[in-house]
Amino acid sequence: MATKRVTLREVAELAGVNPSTVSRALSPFSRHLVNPETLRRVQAAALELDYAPNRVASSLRTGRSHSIGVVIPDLTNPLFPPVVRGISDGLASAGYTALVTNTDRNVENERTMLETLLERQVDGLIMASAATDDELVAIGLDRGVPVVLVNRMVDDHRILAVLSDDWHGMNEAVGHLASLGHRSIGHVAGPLGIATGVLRRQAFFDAMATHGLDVPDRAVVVASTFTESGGTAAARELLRSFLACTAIVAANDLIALGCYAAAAELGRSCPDDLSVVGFNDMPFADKFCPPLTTVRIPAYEMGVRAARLLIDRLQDGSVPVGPVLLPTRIVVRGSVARAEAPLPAYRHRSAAT
Amino acid sequence: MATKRVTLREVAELAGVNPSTVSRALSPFSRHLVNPETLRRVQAAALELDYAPNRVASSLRTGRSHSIGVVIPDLTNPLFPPVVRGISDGLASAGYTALVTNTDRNVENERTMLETLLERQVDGLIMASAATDDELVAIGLDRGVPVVLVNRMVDDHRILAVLSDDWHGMNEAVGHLASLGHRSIGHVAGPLGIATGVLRRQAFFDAMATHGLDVPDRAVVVASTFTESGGTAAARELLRSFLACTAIVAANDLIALGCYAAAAELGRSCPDDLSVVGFNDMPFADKFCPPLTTVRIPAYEMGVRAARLLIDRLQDGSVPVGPVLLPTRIVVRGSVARAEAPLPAYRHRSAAT
DNA sequence: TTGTATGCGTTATCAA
DNA sequence: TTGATAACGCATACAA
Repeated sequence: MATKRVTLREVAELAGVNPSTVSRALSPFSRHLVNPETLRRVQAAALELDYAPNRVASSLRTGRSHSIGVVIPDLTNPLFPPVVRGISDGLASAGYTALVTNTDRNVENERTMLETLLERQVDGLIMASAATDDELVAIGLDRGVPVVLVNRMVDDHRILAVLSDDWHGMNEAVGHLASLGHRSIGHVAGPLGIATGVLRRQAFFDAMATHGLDVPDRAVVVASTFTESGGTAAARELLRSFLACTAIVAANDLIALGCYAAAAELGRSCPDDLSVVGFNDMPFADKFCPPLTTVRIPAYEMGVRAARLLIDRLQDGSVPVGPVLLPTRIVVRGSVARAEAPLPAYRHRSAAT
Repeated sequence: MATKRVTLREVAELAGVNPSTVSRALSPFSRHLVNPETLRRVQAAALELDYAPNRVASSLRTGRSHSIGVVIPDLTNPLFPPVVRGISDGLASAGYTALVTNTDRNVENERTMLETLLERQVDGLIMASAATDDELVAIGLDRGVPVVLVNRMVDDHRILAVLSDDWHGMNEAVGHLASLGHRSIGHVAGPLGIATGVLRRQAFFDAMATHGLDVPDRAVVVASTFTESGGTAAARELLRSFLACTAIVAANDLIALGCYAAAAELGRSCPDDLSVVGFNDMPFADKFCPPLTTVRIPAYEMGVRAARLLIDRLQDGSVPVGPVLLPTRIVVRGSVARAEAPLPAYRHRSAAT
C-alpha cells in the first residue's frame, strides 16, 4: 500500500546520469551548471516517475529545514487566525513552511512546544505568546535560532518585533471621545503580565495627557484576563467608583463586551449612558449590540511582516533597529455617543446600588 | 552565534559508550535493553550537554516523521480554530506534530500545499478542505499516506471521516420551529459544491418530512458562499418568493446573519416577523442582535477525534467502518419566536415591495 | 559539464 | 548487554 517513494537515484538511472547531476538539475540554484540537453532528460525522467524530493533528507544534509516555528497563545482568540494566515502566506512565498503551535497560555506547554520545534530543526521562530517574561524567548536564541515577536516586545535588541501602533490607535480613541465632549474617560486595562496590557495602559495615560484630560486613579482598572468576564468584573468596579465616567476605552474587544455587560447590570445603556471603545476590531465586532467602535489593528499584515522580517534575517541578516510599528485606526460604529453634560438619573441609580 | 547542536556522538563520548548505546538508552522502546548503570551515565551525559535529538535525522532513518499535515480551507472561518486546536492536542498527546496549512479555498493552492506536505514526509493527512471533488484526496492516498476527513466525507471507504451529526441537529432545529407553530419553514442552503451544503440541505428535507411539513420548491434557496452576503442575497430571494415563510433554517451562522440583514431590508424584524436558526454555534453567536438560536457542533472534539483516528490507523490499522458522527444539539437563544397565525401586516408590506 | 566520494545524525542489524 | 557498521536520501567539495 505505502508506495515506495521515488528517489534521486531512480530518476538518475532513468535519465542515464549520476544522482548528483539530478540533484544539480533539479535545484534552481545549480541548474545553470548543467547541460541543457541533460537537464531536459532529467526533467523528463523526474516527471515520468512523478519524483518529489525528500525534504527531510535535504534538511539533514544542508542543515536548513525551511520550516519556521510559530507559537500562538490561543488560536481561538479571534486576533490570531489572521496573524497566522499572514505568517503562512509570508513564509510560503519564500519557500518556508510554518509549524503552528498553540500554547494555551501555559508556560509549561510553551516550553515543551519550543523544545519540539527546536528538535525539528526549525530555522527560526515567530512568537506571539504574550508573557512579558522573556525566559522562553531566550531558549530559542541560545540555540542560535532567530526569533521574531508579534504583538509583543522585549528589551533584548537581538529580538525583532512587529507591533501594531497602539499609541496612535489609543490616541485616536481618546481623541474621538474627547471630540464628542467626553471628559471623564475610564480605561479597563488588560492583565499587566501581558505586554499588550501594559502597553495600552501606558498609551491611554499618554493619550489622555495629550488631550489635556485628567486621569484619576479610579479611572483605570485592570482586568484579570482578556475576556468578556474579566472585562465585566473590572468595568463593574470602575463604574461603581468612578461615578462621573461617561466613556470607557477597553484594552480589547472582548473586554469591551464585558463593559457592555457591566453597564447593563448597573442600569446604564450603551451608548446613551456610557460610551465604549474597544481595541482590535475583531471579526463580528460590527455585529455586537451596539456595533462596537474600536481600533483596528492590521493583524494579517503583522503576520506577513513578521514572516518577511524573519526571512530577511535568515538570508542576509539585514535587520531594522527597534520594533516595526504597523498603522492602526479607529473604526467608528455605534457604541459611542455624544457626552451628556450632567447625568443626574444615572448618579442616583448608581448611588442606590 | 548559531551554537552547534549537540549530537549523539558527543553524548556517547562523554558517557564513554558507543553512539548506538546512547540511541538505545534514550529511546523509551529500547531503553530496557541497556544496563541500568550505563543508562544512568548516558542520561547524566545527555543532561550535562543539554542534548536534544535531531528529529530530522531520526525521520530520515526511520521513515516516519511523526508529523501530520492538516489542510484547512480558511483559518479565519470561526469554525476551524477549535478544530485545529483539537487536532493539535490530539496529535501532541501521541507525540505527533501538526503542520497546518491554509488553502484559501483555492484548489491550486491546495494542490501545492499537499505537495509540500508530502515532500516533508508527513505520516498522514487531516483534511477539512471542503470541495466535494475528491481528486485531491486521492493524491495523498496514492502515495500511501492515510487520510482523515473532518467535516466532510467522500464515497471512497478507504478514507476515514469525522462529521458532526447534522441530521440530528437539523431535526432538532426543525422540531424546535415546528413546536412553536411554524409550518412554512425555509432553508438557505450552503453552496452545493461543498459537502456541508449538500448534507444539510438533504437533512433539511428529511427533517421536514419527519415533522410532516411540506417543502415547496421556493422554500429552499442556495447561497453562493457560506458568508453573510451570500446569505443576504439568498434569503432576499427566498423571502420574496415564499411569502408565507415564517422561519428560516440557515446552513451556517454566517448565512443566518445574512438572513437577519435580508429580513431587515424587507421590513421584517427578527424574531417577531421572522424566526432564524443558524448552524455551528460559532463564537459570539450569542452576541448578535438578536442572539442567534443555532445548532452547536463539537468542533474541538471533532479535531481530537480526527487526530485519534489517524493515529490508530497509523499504529495498528484498526478503523471504524463509515464516518464517525459526533453529537449536535440546538442552542436556544433569541432569534426564534412563536409563529403568529396569519401575518396580514407583513403580507401587505411584502406585496408592496 | 559530469562523476566520485563523503557525511549530515540517527537507528537497525548483526556480531561479539 | 554493548559495539561496529551500514544505510536512510540528498547535496556538495573535489576530481576528472
